Amino acid sequence: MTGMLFDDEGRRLLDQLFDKWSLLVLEALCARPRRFHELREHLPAVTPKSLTTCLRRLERNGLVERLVLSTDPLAVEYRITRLGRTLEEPLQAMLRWVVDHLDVVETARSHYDERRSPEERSTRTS
Amino acid sequence: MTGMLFDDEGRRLLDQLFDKWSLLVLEALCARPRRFHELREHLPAVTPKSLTTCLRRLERNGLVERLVLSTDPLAVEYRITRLGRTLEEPLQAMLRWVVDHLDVVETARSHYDERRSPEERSTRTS
DNA sequence: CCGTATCCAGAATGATACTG
DNA sequence: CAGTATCATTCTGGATACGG
Repeated sequence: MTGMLFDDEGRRLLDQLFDKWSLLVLEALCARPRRFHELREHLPAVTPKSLTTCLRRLERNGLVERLVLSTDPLAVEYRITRLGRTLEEPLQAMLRWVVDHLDVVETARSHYDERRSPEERSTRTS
Repeated sequence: MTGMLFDDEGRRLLDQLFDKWSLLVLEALCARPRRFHELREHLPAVTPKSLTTCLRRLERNGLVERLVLSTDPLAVEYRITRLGRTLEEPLQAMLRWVVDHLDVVETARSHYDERRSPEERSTRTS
């Protein structure tokens, strides 16, 4: 079924959707339209540069649209498109899975690390 | 809802799940257990190093298990765990979305690129 | 067959400062 | 407010060769 994901187009879209911020940005915009600085506050660790890159990419892929409101001072609003909205459910399901299984995964990691180094109490987290 | 995804644990799990190969490896293992070289054939562009890294990570996170079959020559089998299986549905939904919307996204990209450079026929694909 | 070791190029990201 | 520019750094991932 996923043969298409191995050619260049498929790989690129997959990589771009699942880059460091896209999923979280999309989720934030699914809830409601947001301004640039609102997104920055919502995603504490993102730098303006990374956020711009991410938003441009989502815009280019047709998942997000950028609206310049000609107010003073300048305001810009990002909102999910209809195409982006079709991704909402799968996206939410994946994020929910991650949140719901964080502790189980953490337990699995501990077991794995202990088995690999039974004597030393390593503090590796990578 | 996704507040947990902004701390270190959540971010790391998110990044590791959505690294370059994890999703495709997981999908392959959902279908059936596979040997190392089977995975390499299934994912044409992956190098042994990248595949190893990916598999170790999935194993550490408890999503995949590694079984050494003491045959001769040595055989190793990777299979999805019960925890990994709980991710199957959300995962399939996301991959299906990508496959189903590749063409729409491609169209969106063309429009975006044309609007940004109306005169020159740029061939950018990144 | 199943990886690991080493080296390295390029991408992704961050820090910081600055502009319309 | 909403970014861009620049520089430094980190990190991923590929190429290649070798080891258990």
